[in-house]
Amino acid sequence: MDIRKQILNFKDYSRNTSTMANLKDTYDFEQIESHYQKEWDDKQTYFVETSTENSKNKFYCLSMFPYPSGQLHMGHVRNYTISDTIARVAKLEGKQVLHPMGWDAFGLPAENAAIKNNVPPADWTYKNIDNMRNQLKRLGLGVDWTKELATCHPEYYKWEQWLFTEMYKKGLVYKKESVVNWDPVDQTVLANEQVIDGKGWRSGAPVERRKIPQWFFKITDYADQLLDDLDELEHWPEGVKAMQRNWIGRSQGAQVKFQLSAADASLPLPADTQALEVFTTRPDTLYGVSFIAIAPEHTLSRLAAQKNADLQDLIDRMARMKTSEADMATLPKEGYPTPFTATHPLTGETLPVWVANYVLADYGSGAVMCVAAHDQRDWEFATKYDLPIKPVVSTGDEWDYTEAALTDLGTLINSAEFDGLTSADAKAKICDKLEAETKGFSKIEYRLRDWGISRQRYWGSPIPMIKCESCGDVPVPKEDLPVQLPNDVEFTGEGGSPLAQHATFKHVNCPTCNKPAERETDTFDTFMESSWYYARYTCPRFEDGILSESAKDWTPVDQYVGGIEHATMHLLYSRFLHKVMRDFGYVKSNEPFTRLLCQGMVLSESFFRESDKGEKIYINKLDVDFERDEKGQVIKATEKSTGLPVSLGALEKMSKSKNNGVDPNTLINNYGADTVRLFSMFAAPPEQTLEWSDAGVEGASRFLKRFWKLAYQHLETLEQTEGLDVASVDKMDPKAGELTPAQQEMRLNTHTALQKVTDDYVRRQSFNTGIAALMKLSNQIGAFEETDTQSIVVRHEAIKTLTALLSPIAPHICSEVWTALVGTDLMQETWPVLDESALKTNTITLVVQVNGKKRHEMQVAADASKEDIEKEALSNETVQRFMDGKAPFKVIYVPGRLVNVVVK
RNA sequence: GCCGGGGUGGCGGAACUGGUAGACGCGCCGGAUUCAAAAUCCGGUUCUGGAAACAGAGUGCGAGUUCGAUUCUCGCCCUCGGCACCA
Repeated sequence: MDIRKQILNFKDYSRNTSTMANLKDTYDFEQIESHYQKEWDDKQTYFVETSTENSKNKFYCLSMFPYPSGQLHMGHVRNYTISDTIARVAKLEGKQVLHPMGWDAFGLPAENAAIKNNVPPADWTYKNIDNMRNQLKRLGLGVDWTKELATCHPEYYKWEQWLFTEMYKKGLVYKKESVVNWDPVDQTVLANEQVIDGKGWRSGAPVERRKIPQWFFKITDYADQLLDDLDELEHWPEGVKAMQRNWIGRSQGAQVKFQLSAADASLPLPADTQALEVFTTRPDTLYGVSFIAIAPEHTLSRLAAQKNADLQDLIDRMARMKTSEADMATLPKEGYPTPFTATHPLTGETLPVWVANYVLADYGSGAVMCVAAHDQRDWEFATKYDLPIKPVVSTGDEWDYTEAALTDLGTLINSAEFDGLTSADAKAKICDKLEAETKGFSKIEYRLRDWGISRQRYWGSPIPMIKCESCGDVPVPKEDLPVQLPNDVEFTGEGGSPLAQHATFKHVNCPTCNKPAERETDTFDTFMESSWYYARYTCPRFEDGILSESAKDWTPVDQYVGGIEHATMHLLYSRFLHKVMRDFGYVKSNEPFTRLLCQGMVLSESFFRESDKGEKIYINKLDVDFERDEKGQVIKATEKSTGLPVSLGALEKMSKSKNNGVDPNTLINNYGADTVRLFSMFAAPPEQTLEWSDAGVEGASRFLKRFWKLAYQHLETLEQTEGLDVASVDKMDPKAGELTPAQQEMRLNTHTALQKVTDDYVRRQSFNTGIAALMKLSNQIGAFEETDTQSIVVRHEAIKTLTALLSPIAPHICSEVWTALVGTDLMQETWPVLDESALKTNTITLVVQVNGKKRHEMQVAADASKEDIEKEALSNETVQRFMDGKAPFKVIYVPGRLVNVVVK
C-alpha cells in the first residue's frame, strides 16, 4: 500500500542504438504498445531530476489529478492525452519535462462505499488507485511515476496539517459559526449534493440549516492580490479570469448607518441593535431609498416573528432551504413588514423595515438599503408590496418606472444639494457628507467570503487542533504530526462524523498544559489537498519539511490542464495557498500556474425508452439496432433484446445514470492506445466539448494503418533500389542537386506541414488542426509515387517529419516507425528543423472579387507589382462581366490574398 | 437569477489579425478489386435551379458598421459549465 514502493530502481541505460528493425507488413498495435511501454518503464524515459541545474531548462506540465473512483473514464483519457501531448512536444523541444501523476484521494465517495459495502475507505481507495494506475499506464503516458503521490497518505497530509498550524500562528485561520445542511433523522451533516429537493438523500427527512462552529481561512486578506495578479496571467483563458474577477467581486461603495426605532412598544429593540449598517455600491441613489430589507435569519426578523405567524413561517421555510446561492436567487420575492422603522441618515425621513427572502444573512450585515427605482430586485419587491419608487437618477431619457428599474448611471435629481451631479461625482460627494456627519463612510466590499475548511466527515485530513478548557484552541505541535486517521471506525451514515464517535481519537492531553483536552474531529475540505499538490510533486518524498528547494526552482507549473468546472474554486484556492506559501518562503513566484488550458467535457448520445410508469429507461448504444436513410440519419431505432422502439436522448456528459459511457479499456483492447489518443485529440479543439463517435474512432484507426503502410512501402521501395539502404538514405540531403517540380512540391508540402503543426501544437494548442495537417501530408506522401533515388530521399524526409510530428499524439506507433526509419530512440530526438528555402514558390493564387463577392481566381508571379495585379484583374472577362460596363469606383488590393473591385 | 462558454453541410469540425465559408475526418453515393462479402483503393458529396457551363442562397434569430462580417457592435433565442459541502 505504501506508495513509496512504487519508486523504481534506476538503471543507467545508454541511448538506444539497436539495429534497425524491419517493419512487419501489418500494424500490430498490441505488440508495439506493450513493447514501448515496457521499454519506457525500464529506461525511465520520463524520469526527471528536479534539480536546480535542470530547472534552468524546465517545463512543468500538469494535469489535474484524478479522484480515484476506480474506473478510468473518457474525461480522464482526454485530460491526460492533452497534457501528455504538450509534455511530449516540450521534450522534443529539448526541455527538462516534469509530468507527474497522483491521486486526489480523499472525498465523499469512499465514505459512501464504506457505508454501502462495509469496506474501509483506505482499502477501497488504495485498491482503486492500483486499478486506475494500471489503466493509465496503458494509455502510454510520458509520466514520471516516481513523483506519484496520494493525498490520503499520511506523509502528504502531514505537511498540509503543518501548513495549517503555521497559518493559524500567523493569524490566517479563525473559527466562527457557519451554516451547514443538517439531517435531523440521520443526525449528520450533508453535502449540497446529498440534499435532494430539500430532503436528506438517505433519510428523506427535510434538511435543516444549522449553525455550528467551523474553521475558516482568511482568503479575503488576499482578495486584492488574487484580483490584481490575474493581470499577470497572460496565458489564462480570458473567460476563466473574468469568472475569478466576478467571484472575488471587488466593489467600491459606502457603508451607511440607519438609526432604528420600534413602533410596537411590546417589541422593543435589543440594546445592541439600535442601528443597521448597510453596504451599498450605489451611494448616489441614497436619496431614493424607500425601505430597508433584512434577511429572514436577522435578529430583528426573529424578534418581529414573535408577533407574526406568517413571518415565522417564512423564516422556518428559509431554514429548510439549501445553502446555495442559486436557490436563493431563483426564489420568488417574498417578505413581511416589521414593527420597526429606520431613519434616513440625510433626509431624516422614516423608512419601513421589511424582512425579504432575497437578502443574504451571510453577506455583509444581513441588511440592505432598497432603492426601488434603481435596483431591479428592490423594484420587484416594491412592486409586489406596493412600496414607494423614488427616482433619483436620470439618464436624460424618459423612463417608465412601472415597467422596470433604471439601473444605469446618470445625473442626480430629487437629491437636495447633489442634484445635477453625475452618478460618479455624487458617489464621492455623498460619501464625504456621510463621513462628515459620522453616518457612514466609503468602503470596499468583496463578494468573496472566507474559505470554510471544516468538514464533519471521516475520509479527509484531520484538522490538527486541540481544544483545551484552560488554554483554548491549541495547534498540534509539529513533532506530533501527522494526526493520523484511525482505521478502526464504523460507518453507518448516522450520528455525525465517525471520528467524533470514535472511542479514543477525541481524547488527548493538551500539548501546552498536559491536562485532558479534546481533539478537533472535523477534517479538511478536500480542496485543501488539491490546492498545493502541484508544489509537492517537485519533491514528493522530502521528509524534512513541506517543500524542498526544488519547489522554488520547479514552480510555477508552466502548463496546467484540467476541466473548466474548476474555473473558480479550485483555481482560486490554489492561487491563495500559493501566495501563502510564497509569503512563508517556500516558493518564489506569485502565481502557481503560468499557462492554463481548460478542456471540455466528453459527451455521447444517450438512448432510452419509456417504461409503463413513464420513466426513462436508458439503454446502452450497444443494445440498440439502427435503421438509417441515405444520408446516414437515424430514422428508426429498436432495442435488440425486446424489439421495442428506442428514442434518441440528448447528447450528454457520459455517465452511469444515462448509460452512455464508453469504456477506455475496451477501446484500447480493440484499437490500441494510439488510436484512442488520436481520436480524442482530433475530434474537437481541446477546450470544446468532445462528442464521442465510434465511426470517428474507426477513422483514426484507419489513418494509423495508412501511416504504417506508407512507412512500410517506403522501406520496401528503398530496399529494392540498388545501392540504397536505410542508413545511407537517412544521411542523404533531400535538397542536394536539381529537384523536379514534383520533388519540390513534396518538400514544400513537408515543410508547410512542419511549420503549421509546430505553430498549432506550441502557440495555438490547436491539436485537431495540427492532426488535420498531418493527415493532409500523409495523403500527399501517398500521392507522391516517384521511385528514383532523389525522390526516395525526399520521401524519406517527408515520412520522418510526419513521424516526429505525429509522435506526441501517437507515441507507440511513431517510436516503432522511427526505429525502422532512423534507428535511434525517438524519445531522445529533437523537433524537426524547418527548411525555409523549401517554402518559397514562384506563383501565388489571388482571388478577385467584385463588390465583395468572389468572381475569379488568378495565378500571378509571387513578386508581381500591385499595378500589374490590378491591371490583370480588371482585364479579366468574368470580372468585366460582373462590373456590368461600369468604371471601377475603387480597387482594394490585399497582398497575397485578393483584389476587390468596387463598382457603383 | 448572476457569472462564463458554445451554436457553421447529413455529422465532428476548419477558416489564426475583418479578406476564397466548409481544410481534415466521419457518413453517404458511384466505381475498382472479390465467386461474394469484409477490408482496401479511386472519384463525388453545403443547399436550390440547371444536362452542363453557371447562377442564386447560406455560418442560431433580428438589426447595424464596412468595399468586404462565421469574425466587430447592439438586441434576442437555445444550450452547456460554475454559483462557495461532488471533485
